[in-house]
Amino acid sequence: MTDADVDGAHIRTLLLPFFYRYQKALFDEGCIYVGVPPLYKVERGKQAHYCYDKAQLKTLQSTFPSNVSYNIQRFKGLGEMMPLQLWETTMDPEKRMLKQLVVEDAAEANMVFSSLMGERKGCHEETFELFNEMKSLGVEPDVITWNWLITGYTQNGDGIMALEFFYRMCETNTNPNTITLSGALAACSLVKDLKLGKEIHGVLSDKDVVVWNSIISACAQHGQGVSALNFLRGMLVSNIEPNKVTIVLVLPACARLAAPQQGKEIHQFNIRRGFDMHIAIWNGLIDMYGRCGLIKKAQRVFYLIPERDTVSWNTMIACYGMHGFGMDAVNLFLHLRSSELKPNRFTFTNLLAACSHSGLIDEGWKYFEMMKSEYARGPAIEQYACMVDLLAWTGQFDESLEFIKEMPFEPNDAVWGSLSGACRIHCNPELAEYAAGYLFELEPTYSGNYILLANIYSAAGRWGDAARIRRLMKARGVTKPPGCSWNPFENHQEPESVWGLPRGNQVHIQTYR
DNA sequence: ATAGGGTTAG
Repeated sequence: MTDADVDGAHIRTLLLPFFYRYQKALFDEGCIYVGVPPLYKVERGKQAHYCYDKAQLKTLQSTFPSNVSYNIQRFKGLGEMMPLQLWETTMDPEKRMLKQLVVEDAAEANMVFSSLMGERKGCHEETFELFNEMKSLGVEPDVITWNWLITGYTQNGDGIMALEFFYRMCETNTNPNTITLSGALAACSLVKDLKLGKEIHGVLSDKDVVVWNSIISACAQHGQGVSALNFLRGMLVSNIEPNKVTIVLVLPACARLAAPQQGKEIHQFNIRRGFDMHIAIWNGLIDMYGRCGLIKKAQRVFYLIPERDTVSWNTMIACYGMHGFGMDAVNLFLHLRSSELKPNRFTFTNLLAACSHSGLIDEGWKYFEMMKSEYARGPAIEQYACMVDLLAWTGQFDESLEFIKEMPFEPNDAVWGSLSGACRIHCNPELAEYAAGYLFELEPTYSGNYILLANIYSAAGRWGDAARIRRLMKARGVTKPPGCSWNPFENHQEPESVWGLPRGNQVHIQTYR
């Protein structure tokens, strides 16, 4: 087939199998070249050959004298992006099936976007290139084009650029749809701009479940549990039915708010709606009950799960640790080890934290060593931070410092945070000062570090130093968020019953079977 | 034919 065989209308039908099967698109002067990517790269000295299938590789190998050494590299998945020039010169003209596609309208461009983004994440340049190509050709992007750009950049971790596209889209008077909104909300969450997110969320009147879920997810991720629950309410008020994902998203919000009342309602809603219990919901329930201090309930949920995954075990271990049941955490860990599931880094972090909170020094060391010998990756900085915590909280400050010095990692905020936190309990302002020096550098805007040091000074009677820290904080423009009681009923930001039932009139939670 | 949301760590 030659280029001449292919005209605009024809190509559209050809393209689809092409993009899915051959995964290669390159742009040049308004044209898109599509072809088969090579599967093998054979390097012989300075020469490189590309083969498109196994047979071709065999043929090539048979031409080499037997005493010559060469390297074969098999491209994974998409293969490597080759520069256009190389691609043109190495492609066998019979095999390369070069197609020229002039981007005539947005639909055609969208297909290419789909090919670029669908096959792999991180097609930054090519995506942007195509977008510019469209502009220079005078092709108007449509909603789908914008949505590709917004979601693509968000998935690449560039929320600012994604929002930039969102604004540009609004300027061109293209109407955003629900998909645009959820994409833009994900971008807001990424750049931690909840205010903007709430604004955007308010713009469109007909929102579907996913849009609501997106804003709930953004709130839950950034510690705005109350907002998350209020959005859940808003969703119900607008007659949008929450789904499994909604439940998965709001449970951690309840957990962090220590709002068992709301959590129970959600649990109950889940039972009433007959959602099948997805493992993430089960795990969310353990976490919620555990963080609310209802450890017995958490335990009951844990044992009710038909098929527990590693997250279930990790969450339960964390619950025990949080409430000082260190030995229960250890026993559960041993139980996990006798099952088929493998502990992961979260398991060890939770276990070591549990040992630390319960003062189980020997166990802590034992499992830290176990991680070194049995766990493929060995302890990471998180586990080292747990050990610093264990040492410092049991008052072994010299050993802590020694341990930090010997660590194969650069100490991070968690390490210094553990140390300075322990200094408060053991009233050691000198060491706290030392740790704070690093903390102020690592997290200069986090108020907690300043407050902690000031409190340690105050406790030691060093009022002048305490005042100095508060002044420093002010000078750096660090502000402390308003205090918030652990008891949700004390501060008036508690949302009302999420399902709109008056309090005291709620249906009792169904007993587990 | 093409676009969106999901659980565990101090």
